[in-house]
Amino acid sequence: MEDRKASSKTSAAIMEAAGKIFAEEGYSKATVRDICREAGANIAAINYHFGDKKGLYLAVLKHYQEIAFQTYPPNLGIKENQKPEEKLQAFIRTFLSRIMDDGRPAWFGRLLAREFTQPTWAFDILVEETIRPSFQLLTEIIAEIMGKSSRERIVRLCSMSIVGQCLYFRHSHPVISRLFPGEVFGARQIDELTEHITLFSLRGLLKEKNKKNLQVKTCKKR
Amino acid sequence: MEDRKASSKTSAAIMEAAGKIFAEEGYSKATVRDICREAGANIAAINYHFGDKKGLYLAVLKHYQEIAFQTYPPNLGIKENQKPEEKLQAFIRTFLSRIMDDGRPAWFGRLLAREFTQPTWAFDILVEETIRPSFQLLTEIIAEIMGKSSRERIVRLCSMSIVGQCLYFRHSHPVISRLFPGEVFGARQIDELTEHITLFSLRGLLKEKNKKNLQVKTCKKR
Amino acid sequence: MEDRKASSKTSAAIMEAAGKIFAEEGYSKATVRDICREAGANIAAINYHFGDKKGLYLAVLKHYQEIAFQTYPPNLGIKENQKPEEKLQAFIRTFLSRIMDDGRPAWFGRLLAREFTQPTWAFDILVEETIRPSFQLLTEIIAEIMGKSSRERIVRLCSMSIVGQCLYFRHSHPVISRLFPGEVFGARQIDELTEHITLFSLRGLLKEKNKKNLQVKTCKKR
Amino acid sequence: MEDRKASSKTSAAIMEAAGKIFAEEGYSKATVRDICREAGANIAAINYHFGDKKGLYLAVLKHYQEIAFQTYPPNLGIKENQKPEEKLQAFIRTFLSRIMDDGRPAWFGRLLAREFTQPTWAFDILVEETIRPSFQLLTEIIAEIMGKSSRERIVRLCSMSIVGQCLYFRHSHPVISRLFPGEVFGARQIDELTEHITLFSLRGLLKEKNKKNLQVKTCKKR
DNA sequence: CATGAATGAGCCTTCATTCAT
DNA sequence: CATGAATGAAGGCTCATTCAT
Repeated sequence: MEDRKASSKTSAAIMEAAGKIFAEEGYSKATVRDICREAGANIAAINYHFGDKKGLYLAVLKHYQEIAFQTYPPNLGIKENQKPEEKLQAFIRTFLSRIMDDGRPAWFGRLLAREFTQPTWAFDILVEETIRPSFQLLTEIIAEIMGKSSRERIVRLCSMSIVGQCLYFRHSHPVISRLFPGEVFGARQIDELTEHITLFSLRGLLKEKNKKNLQVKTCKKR
Repeated sequence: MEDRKASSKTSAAIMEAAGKIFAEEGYSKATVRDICREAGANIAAINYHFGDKKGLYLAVLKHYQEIAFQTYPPNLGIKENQKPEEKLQAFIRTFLSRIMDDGRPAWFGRLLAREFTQPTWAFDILVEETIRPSFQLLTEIIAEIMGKSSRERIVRLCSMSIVGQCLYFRHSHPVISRLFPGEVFGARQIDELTEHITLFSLRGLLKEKNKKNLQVKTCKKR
Repeated sequence: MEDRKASSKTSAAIMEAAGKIFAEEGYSKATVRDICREAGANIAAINYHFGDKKGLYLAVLKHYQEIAFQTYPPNLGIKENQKPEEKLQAFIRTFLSRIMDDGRPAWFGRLLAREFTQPTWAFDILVEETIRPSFQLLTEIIAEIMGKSSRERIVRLCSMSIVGQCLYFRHSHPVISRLFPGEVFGARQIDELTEHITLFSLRGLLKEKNKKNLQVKTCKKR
Repeated sequence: MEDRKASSKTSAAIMEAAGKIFAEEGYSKATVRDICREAGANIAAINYHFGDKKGLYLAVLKHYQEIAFQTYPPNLGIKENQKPEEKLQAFIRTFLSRIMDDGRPAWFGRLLAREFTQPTWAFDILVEETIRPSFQLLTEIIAEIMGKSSRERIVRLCSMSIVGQCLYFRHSHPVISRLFPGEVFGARQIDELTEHITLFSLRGLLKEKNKKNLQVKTCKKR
C-alpha cells in the first residue's frame, strides 16, 4: 500500500490534480473528492494507489520535490571558486525561484512555503530531504562571508534572517495588495528581490567592521 | 447579536477557550464543539453570544487585539527626539513582543502571525486596524534612516525585509527544533533577537555609502 | 400558566407580532425568536405569558377569532325573511371577506385558511368554535334552496363545493400569478368573486329541474 | 450529482421513503434522518445520490410526477369527437384520481395538493410541467362548453371553481371527519365525487340561458 | 413582571474511508 | 485495475425551552 508505484495513467492524473489542489488549498482544506473530480478519476482510486489522503500528500510532496530540485538544485549557479558574496546571491535567487515560481512544478514551492510556516505531519520529511541541505549550504556561505571565527549561533540567526525575508516576500501578496495597491512582489520580480535581499543581507553580515558606529543601546527594558 | 458585549461568565470562558484553540489550530480547523467543551459551555452559547463561528473569531480577534495593543502599543518606547536607529530598535522589540509573547494575550500574536501567511476573510479588518498603522510607522522610521530622497519602492522592500525576519523567528520553532536541537528562538530570546534584527537591518539600510564595496554582479533578466 | 390573561403591554405586543408572523409563516415555520424581536420583547416572555409556543398560537387563534367574528359574523347581512339565494350570496361574501381580508384582523383569516388545508393540533378548536357554526348555517341555506327533501349527503357535497371554491380563490395567488401574469383574485375582487361563486353555485344547486338535459354517462370505468 | 439516475437499491429505497415522508410531513418538516431511517440507509447516502435535501425533493417530485402522469394522463378518456360535457367529466375524474389516489404513486398527489396551497421553491417546476398543461386542457373544454365568445376572465374563474372543488375534497378529510363522523370523501368515492362535481359545475357553466332567473342583487362596492 | 443567559436536542451537510463487484 | 455505492463520524447551526435573578 505504501510504495505502490504510481504507474497507471489514473495515478498520474491524480498526482497532477493533487499537486495543483494541495498547492492551492493546503493539505487540510483540500478534499479528495475535488482532487478526483479534477483528475477525472474515481474516488476509490486514491485509496487504491496511495492508501489514503496522507499517502497521497506524501507521494505528491516527494514527487514534486524531485522535480523542483532538478529544476532548482540548491547549488544552482554556485561554483567553488566564486566569491562567497556571489554564492549568496546565487543561493537567494535559487531559493526565491523555488518558492515563487508559478509554472508547473511550482506546486512544490507553494507547499514548501506553506509547510515552513504551518507545518503538517509531513514536515519531518521535508526537513531531512529538502530543508536541512539548503540550510547547510546557506550557513556555509554565511560562515565564509563572516569569517570562520563567528559563533555558530550568530550564523544561524543570520541564516534565519535571510530565509525569513525570502519566505515573507512569498507570502506578502495579501498584505501588499491591500496596503499598497499596485505594488507586487511576485515571481516576475525575482531579479529585483534577489538583488534587494542580497545587498540588504550582505551589509547585515559585515558585522565586526561597523559595529561601533551602529551600536544602539539595547536591553533597557525587561 | 452582532456587538453583544462579552459580558457574562460563559461568554468570557468561550472567548478564553476560543483564543487558545483558534491560536493553536487556526480558524478552519478549530471546531466550535472543541471550544465549547474547553469553555465548559453549551454549544448553542456561541450562537447566542456571537451569532456564529465567524462572529466568535471576529470577537476574539478584536478583543485580543485591544489587549495586545494596550500591552504593546506600536510606538512603545519611541520618543520624538530619539535617533531613528533607536526608534527602529524600539519598533522591532515591540513587534517581536507582540507576536512572540506567550503569556495570556499571546493568542493574538499567533493569530496575527497566522493571518499574515494564511489570510482568512478576517484579514481585511486586521490590515486596516493593526497592520497598516504598524507599517506606516515602520516606513516612516526607515525613511528617516535612509534619507527622504529614497524611492518609495526601496523603503517598502526594506520594510518587508524587517517584518519578514520578525515573522519568521515567530514561525521558526518547528524548523529550528529539528535542524538544531537545543537552539530556541522564542519569547525569552526577544532581547537577543531584537538586537540581531536591528543590527542586521540597520546595516542593510545604509545603502548609499557602501553600495560600491558590496556590489555584486546581478544577472540580466532571465 | 394556561389562562394567564394577556394583560400587560408586552403580552399585547407579542400577540400582535405573533398574529402577523404566524399568518405569514404558518405555525411551524414561525419562530418564537422572530416573534419576540418583532414585538420588542424578551424571549422568555412567551414562556411567562403563554406557557409555550403552542399556548401562544392558541391564544392568538382565539383572540383574533373573536375579532374576526365581530367584524364578519357568519350571519352578516342575512335576514330571516330573505330569499335563500340572497342568503347564500351574503354567506359567500362574508366567508370570502373573512379569509381574504388583508387588513389588520386579517391574520385570523389567513390562519383559518391555512388550517383548512394543513391542519395543526389546533384544528379541533377551530372546528368546534368557528367551522361547525359556519357549515351549519351554510347547509341550512342550501337545504332551503334545494328543498327539504334533499338527502343529507347531497347537501354536504354542495357545501363542500362552495367552501372549496372560496378557499381556493384564497390560495390561488401563487398559481394564478404564474399561469396568468396580471390576473389577480384577491381581497379587492371580493365583489366579483362573490358574484361568480354565487351564480356558479346557485345553478349547481338547481339539480332536479335540469338533471335530464345535463346527464352524462358516469362510471364507465373503474 | 444533479441527475444521477436512481439506479441503486438504496437510492430506490430512499425515493420510496422520501415520497412517503414528504407527502406526510411536507418538505420542511420532513427530515433527512427520518427518511434514511425509513429507507434503512445511511444519512450520507442522500448527499451521494441526490446532492442534498432539495435535490432529493426534486427527484421525488419528478419521479412520481412521471408515474402519476403515466397512470393518469391529463387527457385520459378524452376523445376528440366527444361532447365537451363528457370531456369535462373525464377531466375531473382524472384530476381527482391523480390527487386522491392512495395507492403507491399517491405521494405525488399529496405533494401536488400541498404545493397548490403552500408552494415551496419547487412550485415553479410543477407549474410548468404539470399544472399549466392541465389548466390549458381544462380551459379549452370550458370554452367549448360556454361558447367561444366567453370572456377569458370568466373562463378562468370557472376553471378555478372546478379545480377548487377537486382540491378541497382532497383536503377535506380533517374537517369532514370532525364535522360529520362517518362521512368520507376519499379515493373510494371518486365516482361519486366525479359525478357531483361534474353536474354541479356543468350547470354553473350554463350561464347565459338562465342568468335572468337566477339573478340576485349584488351589493354595490362596499 | 421581566430579563439576559444558558441549555440540549435536533437539523442539514461534508468528509475520508471502505465495501462489493 | 477500476468503479459506483455505501458508511459513520463530525461539522456548523437553529430551535423551543428553562434557569436564576
